[in-house]
Amino acid sequence: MTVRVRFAPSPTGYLHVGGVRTALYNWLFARHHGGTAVLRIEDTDTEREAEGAVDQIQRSLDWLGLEFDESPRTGGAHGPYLQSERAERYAAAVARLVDEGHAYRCFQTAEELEAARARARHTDDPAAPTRLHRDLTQEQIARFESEGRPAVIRFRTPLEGETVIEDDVRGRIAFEHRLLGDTVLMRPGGRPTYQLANPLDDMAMEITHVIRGEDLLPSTPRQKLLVEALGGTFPTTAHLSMILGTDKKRLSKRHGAASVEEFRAQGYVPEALVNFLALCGWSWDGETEIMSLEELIERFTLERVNPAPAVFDHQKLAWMNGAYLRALDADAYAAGLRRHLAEDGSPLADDPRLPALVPMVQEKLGAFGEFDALVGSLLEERAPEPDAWAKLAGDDNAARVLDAAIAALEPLEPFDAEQVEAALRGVCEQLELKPRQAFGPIRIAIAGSTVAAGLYESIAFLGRDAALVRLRHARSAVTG
RNA sequence: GGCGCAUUCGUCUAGGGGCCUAGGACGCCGCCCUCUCACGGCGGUAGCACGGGUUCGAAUCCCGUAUGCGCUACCA
Repeated sequence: MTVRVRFAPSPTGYLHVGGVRTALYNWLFARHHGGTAVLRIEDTDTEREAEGAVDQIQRSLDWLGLEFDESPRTGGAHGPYLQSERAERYAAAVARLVDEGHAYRCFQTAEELEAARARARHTDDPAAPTRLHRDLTQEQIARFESEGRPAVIRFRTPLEGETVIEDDVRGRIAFEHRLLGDTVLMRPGGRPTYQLANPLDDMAMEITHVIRGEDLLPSTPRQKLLVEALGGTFPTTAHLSMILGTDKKRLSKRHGAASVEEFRAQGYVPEALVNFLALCGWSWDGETEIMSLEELIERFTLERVNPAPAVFDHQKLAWMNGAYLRALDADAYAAGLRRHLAEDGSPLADDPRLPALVPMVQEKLGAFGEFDALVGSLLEERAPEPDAWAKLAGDDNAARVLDAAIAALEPLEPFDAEQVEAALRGVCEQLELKPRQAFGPIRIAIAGSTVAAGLYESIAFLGRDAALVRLRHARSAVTG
């Protein structure tokens, strides 16, 4: 059997990390088995749909490097892949279900339903309100119709027995039919609900494995019943745990960055995000952490997916991103940095001196977004940090250190990092100061900050004239 | 309330009856390296939710409790 999986987000906004992990596991599973990955957009609830969300989801998946074989963009034999374009299929299925007695019209108003639910809530049959119109007489139907009451279509769930799900992540789970209730399949206007559209499309698209969030586990027996009523075979399921914030609540905007776009904007690389998310609920041997996409494909199995929820650890992601950045070769690093600065709208993006800075920053940055704060002041004139400047003014050695540094650097030839180092070490000896004492004022003068890239390299990068201008400017700010 | 899922260091996890004196990673702490910050190296801190069983033996199997989360929509 050829594996076919799908990632089926609803276009309600940016793709968040929970969705990415679901997409990733689906994709890895498909690639591991040489199967097909389908991207289907579940836009049956037009009211919740966000403008541009479909494009956004596609863009995010592209950036992550998760290419789906069939999607709204690529098309395919099982399309269309937008549920909003599949209306007639849902209508046909519903007509058949009603014909065969598997579904029926329910005329209850929202108020009636709500009142019934309130009454039934603490009884031993809390699902009873959903099946009140399950056996209407012709007379009752005629009366509701003459009143012009709108009807929804409900599925006729068996009253007895149970449905068993054999989940690849969680094992055997049984659900009592009596507690399921009669699911609404279609709204009055003919718009399908998720409970209809989702399993129907999985059937039509010949999906073999449904890998999705645990939040959908309770609706699984309903969908299985529906598929079987239609004569189909329900796919194997694998329900993934939720990704939580540090407060153990489902991850959301409140917890800080949670969407692909935010991580991208901060200068994270997709490989790191993918690697990290792969490890959020799955592991290879419990030891190996850094894995390429190829290795993940090779090693991923549902068997090793952890059923317990996972707290999203920003710090570990940040560490991993830094590890990925450090592993980049200089050209790739420069290219990635340039791309980040350009997307950020930074004027530094086009600076031809960027490659020269790479060796100075590569082991220091956890994300490209930190670049500007570290060395932006070397590329353009910046006001020094007030705290650093104050520290300079309060340093008793500042005046003589700066004087000596200026004297030592002025005649230096050639003006490279090696020579700068020799000169500055000479300054230390001459003044009988330790490097950590003497270099403080010089660093502030050069970088405008107490935290910066390497001092010798920074000075060499600036060149003699610019470096001297900065040192003299700092000298004028201190007395003595 | 009902139904369902889950429960190993602060966090992600390894572990599927004896190999566990519970391993790895992030974080944190200390030391080393060092021009700041990082990187790197070395060391340390810290965990099987609780209670019953089953067994010669349980982190591992069973039951219960507690806690957390999800669902209980004409959202998905």
